[in-house]
Amino acid sequence: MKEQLRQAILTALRECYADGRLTSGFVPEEVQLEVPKNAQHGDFATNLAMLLAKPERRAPRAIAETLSRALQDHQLCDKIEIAGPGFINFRLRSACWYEVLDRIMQQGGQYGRCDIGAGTRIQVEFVSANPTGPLHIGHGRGAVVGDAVAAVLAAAGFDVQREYYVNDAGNQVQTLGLSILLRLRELQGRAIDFPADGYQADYIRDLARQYRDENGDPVDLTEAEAIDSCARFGVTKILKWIEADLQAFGIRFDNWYSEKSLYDRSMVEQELAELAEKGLSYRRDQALWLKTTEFGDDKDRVLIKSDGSHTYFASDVAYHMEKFERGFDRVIDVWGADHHGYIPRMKAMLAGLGHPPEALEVLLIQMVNLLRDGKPFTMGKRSGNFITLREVIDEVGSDACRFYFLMRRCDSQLDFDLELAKQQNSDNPVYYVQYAHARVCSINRNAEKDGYAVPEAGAAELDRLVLEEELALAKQLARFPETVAGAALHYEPHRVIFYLQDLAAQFHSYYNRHRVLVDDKKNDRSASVSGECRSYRAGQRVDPVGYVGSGTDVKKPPGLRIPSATRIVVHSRGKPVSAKGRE
RNA sequence: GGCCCCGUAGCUCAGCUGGAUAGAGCAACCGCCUCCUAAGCGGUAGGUCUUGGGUUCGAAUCCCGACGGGGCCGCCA
Repeated sequence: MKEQLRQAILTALRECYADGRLTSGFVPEEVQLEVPKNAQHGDFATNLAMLLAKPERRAPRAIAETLSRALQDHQLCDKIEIAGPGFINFRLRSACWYEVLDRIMQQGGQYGRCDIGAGTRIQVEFVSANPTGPLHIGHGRGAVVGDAVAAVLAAAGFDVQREYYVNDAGNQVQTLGLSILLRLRELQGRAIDFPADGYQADYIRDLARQYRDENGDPVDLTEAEAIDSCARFGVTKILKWIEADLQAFGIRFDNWYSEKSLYDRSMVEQELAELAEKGLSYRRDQALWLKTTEFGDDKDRVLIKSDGSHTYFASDVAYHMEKFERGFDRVIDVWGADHHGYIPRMKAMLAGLGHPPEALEVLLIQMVNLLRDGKPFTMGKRSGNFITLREVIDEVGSDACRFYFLMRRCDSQLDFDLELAKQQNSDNPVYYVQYAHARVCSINRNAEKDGYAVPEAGAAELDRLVLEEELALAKQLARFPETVAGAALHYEPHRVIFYLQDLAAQFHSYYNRHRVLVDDKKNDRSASVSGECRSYRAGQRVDPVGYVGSGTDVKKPPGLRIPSATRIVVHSRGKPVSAKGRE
């Protein structure tokens, strides 16, 4: 709808230039159309005349006058007004909104999709938690945001892949292997000396027990082989947990990408060779450094440590280059905010290897403060004292949990109170939206029960929707596609959440004020628009003060005198719809 | 010391990449179930958009500087 109007304005603008009513020839990149906050300003407003003021060297209101005359007879518009410093306000015909409703009925679940992303391949990499322990609540936020960003991108027509990068090659995995091995020996009754940086949590003991049950004791193996065997076992098991937890959260990845496979395929070596060839790396203090400072980083970064082992950065370089080799036009990484210092070196690396830094978008997810009844929890994977994501999902529920994580922009910190999220009452915004849906379902259910046929798309008598609230609902529904598109282009899925809350609020309000299931013959809805004011004094009905407005817009007529201590109640269809208090 | 995020109603936060009288939920107060789900609705009250400059027709929004809160800054991951 918005697009149609935008095109109409552009056409009018060109016509004005063609016949000399306007002279500058200035055409803005995009005609800005916004929905005014105040409904009296119409359905859409544009600031075009104000933008033209300078190139045309005329007053904005005069330009607005010219433009609005050019648009006057357009079939979309019911009314065009010039207001304020030079806004042009448009009120669209009701038929426009019926068209939207028709489209929704025809498109069903496809409604809201668009093709602005068509032809662009995007990869969203998220979670990517180390496979050394269960996911915790902080991972949960990143998981939901990543999944939701991928979802809105897909809805906007982008070709999206969800990927989980498995860090199965670093020190932490060795530590995991050692921790399991030591617990295994403990099971055998041997004395162990558990290192401070080992994984202390109970699940390590569980893994040790499982290892023994499935593989027996690794007696024939050397120490290093045993650690390796335990590590592989642990990683496999833990990844299964993670996958199951994410599935309980409604998240599925298209691809699980192993860091180790980069080494197995010599990808890291190839990358290092390419960097050396381009003169981007050098040796110092027995370590290999990447010249990231040449591309905006504040210091050079180590690729190979002096002990000969690779840093994570080394494999990240290879990994990200490989993403582009796989043909993605854009790559989104969802990281915890504590990794923000990592961004400059990644962008520098991309620039050094000939990719535009904008091709990598990093979404930083701020911390989650986990609370219970307002009291904070502290978390630390190694201390063994943490709440897993699974526990939270089991306690709060997947939908409520996802909703909570999406309620805030991802770059602001989030307080997550378990008790609050669990409450199934009005304190909890999740149920507000669900309740609106429940009421719609209930109407449909009752309609069917009463023998009403649900109309097919295109066959509904939409012109029976004449109430202000009904048109307002249609207008809100019309905004869904642009909401989704905006959420996709800005990587801000929380916009959809706010949209849904607004939509639900409008529906609840409408639902409360007007019945949907009525007998059309007995109850002429178009006649019910008018309101009536009744006045009461000391509890007694006194003379009606008269008709003073329509729909929700009921005003005291000018000049009308209302005696003191009079109670004004607005009625619609004989039912009280609002109480004005005492005058 | 350098860097990132935040600062909007008593609390938690929106504010659509500069627009008209700054919004919502919770908490408070007053009302609404003979009627499609009261998990709801209507109303009242609540604001120096932290602060000081700048940019322009116009700033909560953009720029610079303070102040306050949180976080990061290793040949850790």
